[in-house]
Amino acid sequence: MRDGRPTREKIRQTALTLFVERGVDAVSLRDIADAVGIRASTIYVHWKSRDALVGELFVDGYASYARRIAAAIEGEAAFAAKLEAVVRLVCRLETEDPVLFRFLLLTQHGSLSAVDHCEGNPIDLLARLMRDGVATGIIAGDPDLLTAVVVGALVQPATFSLYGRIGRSLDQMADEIVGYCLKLVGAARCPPTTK
Amino acid sequence: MRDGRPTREKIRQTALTLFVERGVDAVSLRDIADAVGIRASTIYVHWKSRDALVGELFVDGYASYARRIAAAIEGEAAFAAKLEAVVRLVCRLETEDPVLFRFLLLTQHGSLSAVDHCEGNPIDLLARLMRDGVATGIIAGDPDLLTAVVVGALVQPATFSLYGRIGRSLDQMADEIVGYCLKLVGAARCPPTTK
DNA sequence: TGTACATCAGTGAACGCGCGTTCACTGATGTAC
DNA sequence: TGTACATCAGTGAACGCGCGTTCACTGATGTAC
Repeated sequence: MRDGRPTREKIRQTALTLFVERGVDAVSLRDIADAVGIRASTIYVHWKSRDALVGELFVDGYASYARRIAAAIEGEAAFAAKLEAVVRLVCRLETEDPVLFRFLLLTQHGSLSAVDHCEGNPIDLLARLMRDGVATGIIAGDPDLLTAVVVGALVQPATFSLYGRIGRSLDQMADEIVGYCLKLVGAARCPPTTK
Repeated sequence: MRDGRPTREKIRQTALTLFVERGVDAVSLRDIADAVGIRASTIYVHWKSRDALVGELFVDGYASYARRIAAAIEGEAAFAAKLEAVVRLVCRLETEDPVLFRFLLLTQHGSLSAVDHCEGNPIDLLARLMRDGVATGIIAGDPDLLTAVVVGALVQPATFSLYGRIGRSLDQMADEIVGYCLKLVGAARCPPTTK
């Protein structure tokens, strides 16, 4: 039999690209198939449905991000170092695979399938870090709100960069964003690279 | 002739509600018509197309927010007071009309019609405030990045609240969010309501 | 090494469905005389 | 006050289209003998 894995991978990559370019809802299976150079029915050889394809792309990407974020948190001892490691990792992720990063950024809302609150969700990891920080007295405030403002200080620059409102990539702003996030939680370390 | 304005207004309000509940792409004209208690073709008496309806809802809401934000900025003299006024206003807007607020929150990406970069865009107003602040030396940093992190500190808590990740409304978190935004720009005033 | 067979990735035509949109119409209401 | 007319909000049936999906098929490839 022929090896379907290269085709499968090409479908995944092409779908991701088109989803990011035009939005998930605006891309049909025929659009994907045309771009890959196959027939739409071939997609059903590899996935049960359109939703299954979209879901797999989202879950795979989200889970791999969660794994790496968990590793970043575990790799540091101090609270501020953990937070900084997460922020720097996320900034790196955008440069590493912009298509996947943007897909996850744009798909975050709307796909509320069984997936949404799975364990190993990047946001949950950050929320737990904040809860621990508050519980041990290193930072103060509502941990959920702290999580929100830190995520916002990370995601909104990414969105601005995506839509051209900011000319730099996330990675190029990493130092400043780390500074803002540490300012927000009120942990030690002054805002860097301002002069 | 009959007065079509009540029907027109009911279509607007119902469409907004359904868009927020299920997402703009997942709501058909028949869904809206059924919920209003009219036929789908009646919608064409009031709008040229589905896109025209969605566009009008977005532009009207966005423009009215921009007008009120502009007024909030003009109503204060000092930079920190201007920023605080904007943040408090946005927190109030969510409570005032949650459906409209959420529609604008969720629709912000994706509708890249001619509307996107119209004058009197709320984000542009905030960006101008930041640019002025940096230009006059009251705050320091990249004004576009500052805009992004402040918007993030406002929008992400709203999103978390919308999806139930935070139990409070934006308005109930206003004091804290004001504190975080002022922290971010490094302007005077200590974080409030922490004890 | 050569042949027969099983597997299954990929095809191509077709399906039913719900979508946005059109259009000739109906009939309630405001206006003119 | 009563009648004739014009307006236009709302109807209902129909349209073509592109969508996700199905399924009997083809034919390249790996395996067994």
